[in-house]
Amino acid sequence: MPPFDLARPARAAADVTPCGACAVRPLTVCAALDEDEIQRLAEIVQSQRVPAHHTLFSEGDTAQNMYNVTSGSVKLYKLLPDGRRQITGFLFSGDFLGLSVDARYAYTAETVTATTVCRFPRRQMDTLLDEFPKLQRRLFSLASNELAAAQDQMLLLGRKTAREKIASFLLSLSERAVRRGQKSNPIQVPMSRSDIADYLGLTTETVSRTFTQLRTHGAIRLLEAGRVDICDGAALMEMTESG
Amino acid sequence: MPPFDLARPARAAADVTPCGACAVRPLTVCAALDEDEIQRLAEIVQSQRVPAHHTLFSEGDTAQNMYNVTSGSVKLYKLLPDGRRQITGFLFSGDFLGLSVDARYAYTAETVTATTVCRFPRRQMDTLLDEFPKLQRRLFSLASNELAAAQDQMLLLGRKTAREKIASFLLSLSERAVRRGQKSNPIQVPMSRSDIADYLGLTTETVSRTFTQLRTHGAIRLLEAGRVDICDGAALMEMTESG
DNA sequence: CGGCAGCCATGATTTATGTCAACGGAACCG
DNA sequence: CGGTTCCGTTGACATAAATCATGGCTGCCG
Repeated sequence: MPPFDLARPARAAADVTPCGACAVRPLTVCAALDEDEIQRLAEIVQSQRVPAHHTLFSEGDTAQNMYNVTSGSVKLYKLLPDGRRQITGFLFSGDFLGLSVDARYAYTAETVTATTVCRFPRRQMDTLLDEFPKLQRRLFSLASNELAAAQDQMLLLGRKTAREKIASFLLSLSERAVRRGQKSNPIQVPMSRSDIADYLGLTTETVSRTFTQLRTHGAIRLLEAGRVDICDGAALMEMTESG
Repeated sequence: MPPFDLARPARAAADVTPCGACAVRPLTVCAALDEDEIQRLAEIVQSQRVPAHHTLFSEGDTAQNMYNVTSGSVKLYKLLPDGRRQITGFLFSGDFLGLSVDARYAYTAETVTATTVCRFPRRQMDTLLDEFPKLQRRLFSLASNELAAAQDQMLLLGRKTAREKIASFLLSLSERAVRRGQKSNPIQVPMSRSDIADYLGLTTETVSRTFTQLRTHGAIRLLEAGRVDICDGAALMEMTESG
């Protein structure tokens, strides 16, 4: 996981997709803003391309930027001293990251696939927050949503079985794809078994076995390029035990 | 867990502890406000006493109020259809609850011990939020903190052993006691073994066994009335594996 | 006061999941 | 191209924690 040189933003990319023409704007924190405000935001934002498996920032770094994912996928994780890892979330286009409490990031952010992000310098972002209460509201609402998602994940980690975890995971990927305007049926699963394991509190072996089990039971089909076809969504729903 | 009649606030209690003289104000969301603003807040707030083991609100209820705990302790939890429970947090004096995403509470809130709370009607709170950006900021900062805590808890649930979980739990209770201005040494553990289990993703038996194990190893002593003496904090620290 | 219910502790046993190991295929690379 | 590494899968086995069961203690209530 080599660090990516963040000091050299892909200026060209920024020009190709200025905020005014941003395809994922309705999904993002920027949806709250009108044209003038978007303009102001555009002045402080820089778009960057980041290859797969590169670190955006690490746990403990001083939090200098906030980011919006505009394409690709990112994972957030925390480590224990002995290397055990917990992935706390996967992010896709439209998702926001970089909220932090005490000026330090509480987790590491690493790309899963090649990704483009919009980068907002924190200082300037803070100024804009004071100027645009709408933006602040929006960010607050994002944080509340993340909090609710985190609580769902605690329920999953603390109380669900391996099968329920995998089923919940697949359905949630599907739902999120729909929210991004993609189709729900065959879903992209860009992350490795090991990433999935560290997200669900399992081992890669258990993840692998559970996938085969679901496949054998006819609930899913494993396609090429990490795509998964949900044949029997109802069966998966039942397995989640959460309605 | 009988519901407590929330329609009849303890007016007397409210008079006894108006916001101006609130002992826990520096700990709370209200710390952000000056005298005028506190005054406005005082106009919409009502203090209530709630006995132990009563429900403040349930998962799925329409979110009509926000609360600040001024004394006692509260647990928040989510349930699976078959009754499995995950406690997502314990709250003590100074802690805030009732943030919600889509006008519905995402979890149930139930008192652990006899508790007093300040209740803020959501509608009026929203108005104040627009009026006082400081308040909004403060709430945002609270949500960010909770989010960080939730991520720590995910790490605990997904990747720590029973012993590490219990050690982390005890140390975190101790830290929070200190933040409230209490002493760190013998800590109050007001919740049952079963509550602790459902918070840490364990069973009551495992919690009980792990406590005895820590006692046997001389790391803690179990005192009367649910108090726990941390004899060897350093040993506990080591066990948490998180520095 | 006596019985009942809930909580905590502890022992015996089971089991879901982890660990260790091996293998095939894909990707990468010099 | 041949070697190396990484990834996913699968099998055999180990184990942490769950489950099942029991008993003591406390507090509550009739």
